Amino acid sequence: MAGDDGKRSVFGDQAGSVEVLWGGRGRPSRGPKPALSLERITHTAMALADTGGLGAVSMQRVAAELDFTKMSLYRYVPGKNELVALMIDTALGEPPAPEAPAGSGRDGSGWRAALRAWAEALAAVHHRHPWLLEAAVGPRVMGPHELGWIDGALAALAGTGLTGGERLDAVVVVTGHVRTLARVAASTGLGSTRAKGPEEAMSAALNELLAGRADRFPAVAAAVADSGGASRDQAWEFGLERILDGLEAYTGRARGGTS
Amino acid sequence: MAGDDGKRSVFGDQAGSVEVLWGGRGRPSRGPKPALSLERITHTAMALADTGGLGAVSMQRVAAELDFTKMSLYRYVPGKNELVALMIDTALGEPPAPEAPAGSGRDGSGWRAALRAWAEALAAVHHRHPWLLEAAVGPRVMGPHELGWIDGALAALAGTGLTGGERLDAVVVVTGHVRTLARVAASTGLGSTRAKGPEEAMSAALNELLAGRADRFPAVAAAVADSGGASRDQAWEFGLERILDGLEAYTGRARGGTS
DNA sequence: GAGAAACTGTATCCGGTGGACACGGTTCTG
DNA sequence: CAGAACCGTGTCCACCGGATACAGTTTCTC
Repeated sequence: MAGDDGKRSVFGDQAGSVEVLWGGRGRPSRGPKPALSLERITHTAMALADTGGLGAVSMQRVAAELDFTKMSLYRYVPGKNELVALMIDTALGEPPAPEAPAGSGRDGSGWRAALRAWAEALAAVHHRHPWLLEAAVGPRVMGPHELGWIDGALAALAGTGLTGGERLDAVVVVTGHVRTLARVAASTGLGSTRAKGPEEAMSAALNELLAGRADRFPAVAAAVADSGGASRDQAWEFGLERILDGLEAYTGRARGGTS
Repeated sequence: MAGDDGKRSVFGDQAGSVEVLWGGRGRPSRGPKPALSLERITHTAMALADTGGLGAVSMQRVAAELDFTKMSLYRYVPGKNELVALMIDTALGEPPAPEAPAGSGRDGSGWRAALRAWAEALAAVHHRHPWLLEAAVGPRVMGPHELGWIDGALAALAGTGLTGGERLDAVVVVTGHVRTLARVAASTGLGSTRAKGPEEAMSAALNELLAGRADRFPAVAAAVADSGGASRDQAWEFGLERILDGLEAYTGRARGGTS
């Protein structure tokens, strides 16, 4: 079914995305065989985005890369939004298999390692496809792969005593941290500092901004001075550890404080 | 070359943004008086973005709103990137005054309330200007107001035993959470569910996606079922509390473990 | 088999975007 | 008063996403 025939869906404008992401696309058997495929188009677009950012992805360029006309793509994809949605879900790929919880008996102590591994895998995906950040702004629908990732994170939290809503909220926080650090890493692509590490470049930018203005931003100046110059790539670890600490404290509190 | 005369800066392409954000714009005294101003242009663009999103901001529309030609704007702003940078910094506005730390003696227990108030103020700004999310993707430079906000958050953390780098990292985490929740709130603008609360709409979308597919995503299905339907607007509070808990645990650990 | 129906890829056209450039009018400085 | 500096504008361009109409190909039905 084409989706919105009669049954009004929650997804108003995004019906095309739902169709293309979740719909089983059965090829009709009347006309000539299609010379392209959703997969080819999506992968070509992803390759363009990987090298030149999401701005390098236009219907014209994707079509040119495939030696086709721009309009021919619209036989496969309803519009650019839908193509981007496909790119996102394809880039995410299959979620990592939940690691065998070695020491996760009944106490559920394995969730922390599992969630950390999950977050690192997601961060790796974002590192491989930096355009995921720009692509995933604004209203959009989740694809099967994305929902699979969410499922993986929630499964890791199954052993904890958290309620369903709390598990969802926890996943939101961790996902947010992954995206935040991806954003920090992407924000350091400034001019000449392109090749350095993310946090080093950021501190360089801060230093240049603070030059002669340290009195206006004393706390920033103090923090930068105290950080000893290059604070390596610590933000990812620090933030993730703090979040996991907070979750662990909460689970322990909920478990032990029920009396 | 305009701008980088000799002294190469860390900000390669973004020299125009640095100039327009930080440069004291002294008006030359040779030609006729300018009929427009940076402020007028920026505020007009912000009004457009507030009502129609960042996509509604184009040079033509801004100029039309001011009854001017598109190209006249380029006398004030080097390009659209710079205009957006101005919009961001103007939208942020003056950072909130650090609240008087009532009970913050030497132990530095007031930082938690201060940081929480700071985060809520930042979230309020994002709520007022949802386009801040889309606007702040990709490489960009911080404006004075933005740096002021960072300074405020770092000042709140001054009492803790955290090192400078750790303070910076903590601010990154909290800022990321603010942005994450703003993103969740913005992602719920889907079709017919526009008027409902953010988390409610998201669970509606999840339910529609899970229809008949609960076996493929068991953990998601379980969490949604357990969340009792409408889990209100809990993600913000839950995540923020977990992050603050994690920070508090860390400071306590660092303070108590120094002996 | 013949024709109709469905499908594919393409050519053309449109409104909109950010921006380069040259130009005439205005204003201040020497 | 002359020239330089500056302002606003008109014109032009490449590119963007997308609608529409059309010719060629395949397959189903009579």
